[in-house]
Amino acid sequence: MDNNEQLIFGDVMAPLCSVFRRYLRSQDLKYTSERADILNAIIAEDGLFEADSLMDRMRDNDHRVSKATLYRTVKLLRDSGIIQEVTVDGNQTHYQLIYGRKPIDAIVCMRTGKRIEFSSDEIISVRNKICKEHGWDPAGHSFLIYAMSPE
Amino acid sequence: MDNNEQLIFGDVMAPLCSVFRRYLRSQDLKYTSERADILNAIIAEDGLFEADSLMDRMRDNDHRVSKATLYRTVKLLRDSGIIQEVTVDGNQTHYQLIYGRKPIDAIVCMRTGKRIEFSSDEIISVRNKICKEHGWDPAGHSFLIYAMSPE
DNA sequence: GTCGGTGCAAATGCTTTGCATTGAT
DNA sequence: ATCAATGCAAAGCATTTGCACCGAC
Repeated sequence: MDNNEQLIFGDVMAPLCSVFRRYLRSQDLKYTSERADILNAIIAEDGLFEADSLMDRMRDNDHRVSKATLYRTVKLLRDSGIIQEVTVDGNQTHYQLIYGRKPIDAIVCMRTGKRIEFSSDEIISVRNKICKEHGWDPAGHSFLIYAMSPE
Repeated sequence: MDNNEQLIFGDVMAPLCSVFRRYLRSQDLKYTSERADILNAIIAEDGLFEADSLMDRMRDNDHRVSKATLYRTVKLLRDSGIIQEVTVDGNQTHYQLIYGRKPIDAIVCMRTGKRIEFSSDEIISVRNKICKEHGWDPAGHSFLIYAMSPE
């Protein structure tokens, strides 16, 4: 484990792990080593990830899990509000860590697929205002701008 | 064809059709009756649609096309900037007409899947501002808020 | 007449599921 | 001890592709 990973684990792992365990307990589900490994791997990815690249990374780090378990766990993490599914393209589902993080928004070129990522406080405040108007509790969002890049 | 459909066709069909034909010509592609039928059907859906429900509707109206043609045409319409793919859930891809329309944004409940749709001028102006900062030309967007409904 | 378009059926690839075994509480 | 979790392989399902025939330009 390198320094960077140490830092990440020290800062982020413990609280996220608690959130996840609390959620699992509330649903009468169990906290297993596979579920812990998957959450660790997601934190180590630090941003957007896809199911298959996450599984590759886990295999490389000798924390092999089955596709079945990975997909099942990703759903639990989604239901517990720790990660969210985001649209990136029409292919596989992409996920991102949202709990306690700024959402990653992006402009995507409709022709070339080029992406520029950003995070906007203005969008977050509009989001919170709209949720408040409806009495819902915001957990995260996905904001994707479709545009044409200048080339 | 009922009154409502008449109105839609008079208002929207002609300009969209021109945009599509111009795009096809620019790519040395052909304007066929299948492609025209698909564009008509999308306009008649008036909002969000999925590939299979669109195909069902077309079958019911005696404008049957193959899945292959439908998917191929949807891609052309996407590339021409007439429709866009939007995230609704992890299942099939959803599309919406964007050319000359306000985008449909939504709050989605992470637990129940319940949706509240809205359209926000504030989001559109933030979108345009961010694109301008990067020198890109905005065509549409997808804004989805993940939240918990009060129940 | 020339290419691109179409429908069909088969293929693809991400995701889910059934089932026997393993493991957390 | 119990009941959920896991891995595997098989199934599902939206989307894509190969190919022979058809049709717009």
